[in-house]
Amino acid sequence: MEDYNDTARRIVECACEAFAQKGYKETSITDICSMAEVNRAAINYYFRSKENLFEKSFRHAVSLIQRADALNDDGSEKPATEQLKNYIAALIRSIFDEGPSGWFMRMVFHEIFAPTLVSKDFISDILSQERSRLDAIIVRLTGETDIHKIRLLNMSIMSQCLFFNTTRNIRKYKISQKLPPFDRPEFQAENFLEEIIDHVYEFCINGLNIRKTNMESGY
Amino acid sequence: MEDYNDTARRIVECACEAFAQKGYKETSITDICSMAEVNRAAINYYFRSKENLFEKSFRHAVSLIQRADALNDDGSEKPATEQLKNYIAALIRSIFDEGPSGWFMRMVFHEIFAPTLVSKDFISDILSQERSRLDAIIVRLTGETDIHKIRLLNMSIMSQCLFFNTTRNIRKYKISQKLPPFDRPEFQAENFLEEIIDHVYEFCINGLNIRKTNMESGY
DNA sequence: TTGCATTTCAAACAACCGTATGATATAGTT
DNA sequence: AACTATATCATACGGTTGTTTGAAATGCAA
Repeated sequence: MEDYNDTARRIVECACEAFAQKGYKETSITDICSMAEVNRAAINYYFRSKENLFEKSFRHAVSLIQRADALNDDGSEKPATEQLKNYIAALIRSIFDEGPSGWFMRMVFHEIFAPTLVSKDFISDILSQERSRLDAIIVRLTGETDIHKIRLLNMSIMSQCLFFNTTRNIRKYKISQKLPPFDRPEFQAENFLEEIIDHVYEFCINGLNIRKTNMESGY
Repeated sequence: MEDYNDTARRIVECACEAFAQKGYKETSITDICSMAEVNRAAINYYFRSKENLFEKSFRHAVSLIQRADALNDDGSEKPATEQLKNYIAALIRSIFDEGPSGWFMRMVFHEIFAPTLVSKDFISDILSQERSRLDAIIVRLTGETDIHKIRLLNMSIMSQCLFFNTTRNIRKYKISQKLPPFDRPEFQAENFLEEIIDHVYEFCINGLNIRKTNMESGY
């Protein structure tokens, strides 16, 4: 990104915004160029093709992720419960992040739901790395050894966080005023993210704990 | 559907399959027609437009849902725990249903993720009705009265079920061999659906129960 | 200023989209 | 057999897609 000139940089940033919002196929060169206020041919000049621009945008989006800090172990081993809370908080916040640092997350979901298979390996690595991080926390919390069960627990936690991505358009386009949980004034409040995070955390702790009890009692 | 001739019926069925798989925009008239082995003009002859065909297909998909039986109260008030188990089981099974009775579920998700806004009210009604059903079970289970909390709990349960739709393409295109929970032989087994259902049910019961305890202790 | 490399731009390309047309084939009735 | 309504078909339309081209504009060094 550093070796791009102003035009190329503007293209990549507009492309990120568009790809994050609409995905690869639904985003047209014309869209991006009118956003960036450049000629359509500029994309072929600076990037060879739309596909290549997509890959470059993807990599740019990765470089903007700010969650790494919150998720990385900082050496000091915090309690596992705190680690889980931090993990959930960071993941949910990144999903609600509509700015540049949220581009990557949204692009990944488009790739998962309508794969271009352009960055298959790329995404695969990121996701499995993400999963391992949560796996480690689960193991610390439950002492579970069966990798099969660990992954089921992982899925239960992850799914609750990622759900807010699935329902983004329901909020955005107001598809239904009746759907949970964004049709009440409480969720317009400033601390609605904290409320959500607290709830998911509690629900997961409970879900994990009794499993642990079951395990101890020979389940 | 009954008043359609063979050609029109074939078109609708192929359209359902395609729309369920790729969504509205990504599905082309040409795709559908080559599938149904009819001329492209046939769609304009039997249905006025692609949009109209989409709506007709949507309604056809609704008529094929088989989950209604499993989800509907059959008069006899079963234990709330059993109701929850049945609800989770029916929802997850319908998501894994790749046949005609799963068309609707998959079309709905495409609409949610990339709304055409064609059937906005239609979907809205279906979804909110679906939510109410789970809400009722939650209330029976927890005695919770705060509708705000009920919807958070609803979300935690629903998200775990719907997650399997989000990850469909990861399984399908094998985007990652490393992602949970389908990279191990256990999940290729015949009873893997039962395993998943049992797990989600247990996780949810635990998540709900302790909330209940908290409430009783004045939380 | 002259000369050259870089950057921008309008215009056009072939391929695809959803749609429309009018001729042809088919089926059923008189 | 002749007529008519229905159904199917190849073909073409206007619009949009990603991409390409070649000329115009710009920046910069000599």
